Amino acid sequence: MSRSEKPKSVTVIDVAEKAGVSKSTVSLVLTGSSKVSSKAKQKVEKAIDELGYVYNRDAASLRSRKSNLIAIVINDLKNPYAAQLAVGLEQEIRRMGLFSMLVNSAENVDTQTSLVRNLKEYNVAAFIICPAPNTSADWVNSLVEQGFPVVHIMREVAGAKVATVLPDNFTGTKLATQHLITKGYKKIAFIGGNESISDYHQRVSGYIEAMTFAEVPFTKKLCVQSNTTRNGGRSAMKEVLTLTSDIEAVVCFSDVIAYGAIEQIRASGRQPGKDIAIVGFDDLEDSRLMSPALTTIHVDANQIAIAVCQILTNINDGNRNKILVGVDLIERDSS
Amino acid sequence: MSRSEKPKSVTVIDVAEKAGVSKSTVSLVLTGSSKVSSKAKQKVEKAIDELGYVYNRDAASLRSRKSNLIAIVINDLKNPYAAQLAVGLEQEIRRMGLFSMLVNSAENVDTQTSLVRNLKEYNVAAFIICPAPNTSADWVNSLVEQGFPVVHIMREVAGAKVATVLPDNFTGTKLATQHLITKGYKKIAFIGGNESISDYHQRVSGYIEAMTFAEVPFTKKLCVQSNTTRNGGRSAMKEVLTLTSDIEAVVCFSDVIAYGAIEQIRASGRQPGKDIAIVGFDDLEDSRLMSPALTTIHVDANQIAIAVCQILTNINDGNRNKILVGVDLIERDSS
DNA sequence: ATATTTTTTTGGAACGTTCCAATTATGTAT
DNA sequence: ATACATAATTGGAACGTTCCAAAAAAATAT
Repeated sequence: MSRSEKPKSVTVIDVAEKAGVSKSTVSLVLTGSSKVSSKAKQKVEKAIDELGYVYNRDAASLRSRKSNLIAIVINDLKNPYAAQLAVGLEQEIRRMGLFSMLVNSAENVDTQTSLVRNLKEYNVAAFIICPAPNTSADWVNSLVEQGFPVVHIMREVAGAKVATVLPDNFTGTKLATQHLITKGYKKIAFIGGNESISDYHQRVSGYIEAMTFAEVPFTKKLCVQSNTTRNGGRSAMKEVLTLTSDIEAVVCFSDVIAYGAIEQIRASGRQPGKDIAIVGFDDLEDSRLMSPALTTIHVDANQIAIAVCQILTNINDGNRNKILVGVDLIERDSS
Repeated sequence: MSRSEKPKSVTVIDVAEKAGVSKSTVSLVLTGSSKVSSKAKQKVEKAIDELGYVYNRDAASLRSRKSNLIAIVINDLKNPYAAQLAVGLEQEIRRMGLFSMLVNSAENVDTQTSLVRNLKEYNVAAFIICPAPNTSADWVNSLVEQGFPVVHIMREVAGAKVATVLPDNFTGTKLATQHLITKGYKKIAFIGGNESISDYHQRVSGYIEAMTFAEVPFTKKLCVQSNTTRNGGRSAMKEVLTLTSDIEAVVCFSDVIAYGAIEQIRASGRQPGKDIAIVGFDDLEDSRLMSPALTTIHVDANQIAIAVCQILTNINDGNRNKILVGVDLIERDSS
């Protein structure tokens, strides 16, 4: 037997009886109505306390057709930045008096579909989704048409008619690349990430823009894709090192990629930060503390969370804005 | 306006009408009853499909007094091992046909209390909790008395009458320490973690046991506490290095601590794995790939998830077992 | 004191599902 | 064909809350 059942339960009627008022008054107190006398309110709250009454959201949600449950569908909880983002979102949502429900799609679009199908049954008020690769715009749009507000984060889905909050990826890698160019490096590679995620294109564009504008020669071979793990960073760096032995600096798709790259640079007998300069993207907590401390593009997860929640507050406007959260270059020892 | 509302909705009655059966039959199909003819079942499924019907779990849960929602209260999603564990739990729960709701207490007992208070209102079938420091046994026990099944993971709460699944911490650090002793090291420190978490005591005991049994002299000064972050590992290592300059090896409370320790060893001009041997605890994915690859105690997060779900299947037995999940020493380059 | 407005309280219906007991359809044995 | 058992279906009540319209109480104006 997989489903568990609960026995008796104290209801608003019990509370009403104990407090000497009607159930309607109890309901008014529970929903925080202003038009209930403070005397009645006190009596009700006392009764609630004494009876150990637990609000039944199933009943409330059924009757009122409202919900304060926000679904957060994250792409990969094992990714530190995604985890940080999830934590920020959860906090911010709770601060708004709402409650969040976090699930992990593990970058799998089928899992994502299944999760969302289930979540719809729970009458969630909105979906915050960091879309898995190959998420279809039609799927998202039909979700919206069904009346579910959707906000995308971190990644865009082309053609999806939803509000989207993401870091200013283009500016980020442009800053990173310009920084390296200013430092005098010429042979600069861009490593990690891959075309199946929208932010890859934006980040690689920032790199190309900076290289082109500064008239630093570069070839497409200097952009090496990989999956977004530490190990991906390692293998991408390895490829760069065999391809171009005189590489001077690397712009990394993310901090995690940078961690892997650093490992590989060390493994090749070179000194990260001295022989080869490195810039990351995200600014994970570890990046500040490692050695060499990682130069990186700071993306404030809380800023993203706040932007998402602002959209959430007036979601019924059919808001389809794209919000680019500002990024900063943090110079440290690795460059 | 923080709460969003949904407009119309297709109900079992609409489905019944379209399929030419009664709502009761539709309900039978929805709950997967065996006593409904395949003919009727087909008709209903067709109607559901055509109408885009969405099951309303609020109504179902209200009426049936059942739930298949499992709450996972994790201590710190930013901790990679906790995240891995959460992912494993979520997967395993879904495999059981249940659905999980993940929340993060951020190691804060008040947040934990508030989260659980809210979750109770959602009629969750059970709580899986990795208790925040200072979680009181009374609080947990009253939760159980209210009829909510609770399983603790990773950490024990003394006096709490709940089933608990945790790694065999004692054996883990004992194995780690013995390994180092076998390798010929004598001056071995234990770093990271602190007394506010139950597993600290178990892990430090394993270390002491091995040291004592092998008659390797040690003092309490060799156990340096810290918070459980990478930076905590760094500062603990720093303290060890200033305290005892001739340290030969360290057993770390966790892999994350080990990462910090390695940073600090490098910063002090020594070579991790050569000048000072290191053993971690958890076996994060990164540990295998870093350099030097980290020798560590492997704790299979999926094993923990499976054990938790086994308890969950017959939770009504009032199971209060403590399950110690087996651990393995993984020898790599750092020792 | 009475009439009027405003504030507070209230009982019954409704939300969409499952449960139950009863009914109808189907299958089997005589 | 009839009697009986079994399988499948069904309508109404119930879960615990909020909504609504109307009543009661309190405050204000005449």
